[in-house]
Amino acid sequence: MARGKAPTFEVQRATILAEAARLFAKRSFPNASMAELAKACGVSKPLLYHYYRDKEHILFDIADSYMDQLLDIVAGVKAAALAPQPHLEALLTRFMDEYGHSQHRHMVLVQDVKFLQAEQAEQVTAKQRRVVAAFAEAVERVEPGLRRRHLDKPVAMILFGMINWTFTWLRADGRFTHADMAPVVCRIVLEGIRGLVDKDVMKHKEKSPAH
Amino acid sequence: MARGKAPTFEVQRATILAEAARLFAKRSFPNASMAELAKACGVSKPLLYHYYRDKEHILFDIADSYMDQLLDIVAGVKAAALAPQPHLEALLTRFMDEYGHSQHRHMVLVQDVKFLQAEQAEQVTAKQRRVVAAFAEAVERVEPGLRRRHLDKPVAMILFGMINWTFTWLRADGRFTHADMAPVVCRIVLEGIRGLVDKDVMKHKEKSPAH
DNA sequence: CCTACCGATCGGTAGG
DNA sequence: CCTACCGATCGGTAGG
Repeated sequence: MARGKAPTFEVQRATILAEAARLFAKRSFPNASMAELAKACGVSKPLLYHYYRDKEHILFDIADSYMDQLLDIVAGVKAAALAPQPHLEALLTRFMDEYGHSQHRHMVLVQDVKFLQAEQAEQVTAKQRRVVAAFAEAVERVEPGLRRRHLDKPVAMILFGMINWTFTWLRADGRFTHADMAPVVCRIVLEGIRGLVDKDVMKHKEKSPAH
Repeated sequence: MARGKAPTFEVQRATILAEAARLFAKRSFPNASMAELAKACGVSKPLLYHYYRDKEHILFDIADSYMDQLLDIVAGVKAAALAPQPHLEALLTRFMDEYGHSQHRHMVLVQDVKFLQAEQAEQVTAKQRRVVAAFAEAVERVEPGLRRRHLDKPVAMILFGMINWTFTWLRADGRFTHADMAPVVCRIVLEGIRGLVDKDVMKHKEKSPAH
């Protein structure tokens, strides 16, 4: 009979995960060694393998658990049943807030998921698609007609560009924080997509056959 | 006495550079091996070291020469002496066009420059700062007052987010190309920043001491 | 310009 | 017999 996991097992695992996220974010997944991670955690290298099958398993856990957090935000905002514009603002604001508190995890998600094997990468990507779909739906509600022109997902991706790119330039010791940028991004997005569907932007694509 | 370079030297070098950009973009710099690159180029591994001092030198050449191309675009648009709005549109459109033709180089710039040593990374970063400054100046001309609120560079970075993030989602075989997205991004940016400085966005930061 | 090979370090696991 | 954990070293491969 298995005696089960020690009560500190999950705590230790969470410590390793946080330390790995910090290290992978700074050095990138392939450049960060298990020896380095062990040292940062203050444990021996073999002990890491007690908590995680292998190096890639750690990367997967960071990305997958973080996507679950983002999906929780999506679900939480949806439950609030807001009007279109406040709904999109709530999504943007809560995401930027989460980004500010999960900088390392988010950097790993953006830069290191490509190092996962196909099957594990697909599991993370599937969750990312659900988040994108939620944002595409939110912009479609604010500006109906984007979807008919197949612009709902592109606009959602342009929006993700604005907020995800912050990890390349927002410094922890800089003038502005993620929370400071949220209202700026909200305004650019809301004003930027207003009437987008009525303009002749992309109109030349209108006649391409639907499929 | 040095015998000088063979006439094909620069041609061979350019071939290696293009192949390396493709490989680094796909596998990332640390994961791509010199043996892999040699095979892709159809030459022996030691021959690569005839054209480049070491692996990092290839990465530096990709990033540095690509930044020179982007700076050429900035200079070319500046020389046209356009009004504020057409000037910003021209920058965005010509950048998106360049991105569409230099996808591998751009992906390497975004994801692999961090693997350069401090001195070489700084040389590339210095050129990136000049490009950012040009965009910050362009948005300030369209919406005067952004700089006084220290929002010109953040807005420029939000703008770069929109266009640089395209490399994570625009597929070569997809419905839309970089050229298709240029007018969409132009409109979101121009409408999005219109009147940004007059709103109460970030107004709480107004009273912080200038330095 | 190749084959052959190095010092070092990688991720992962043995015995105890 | 289990778990939790160490010092030492495995096979294989990286850049050069």
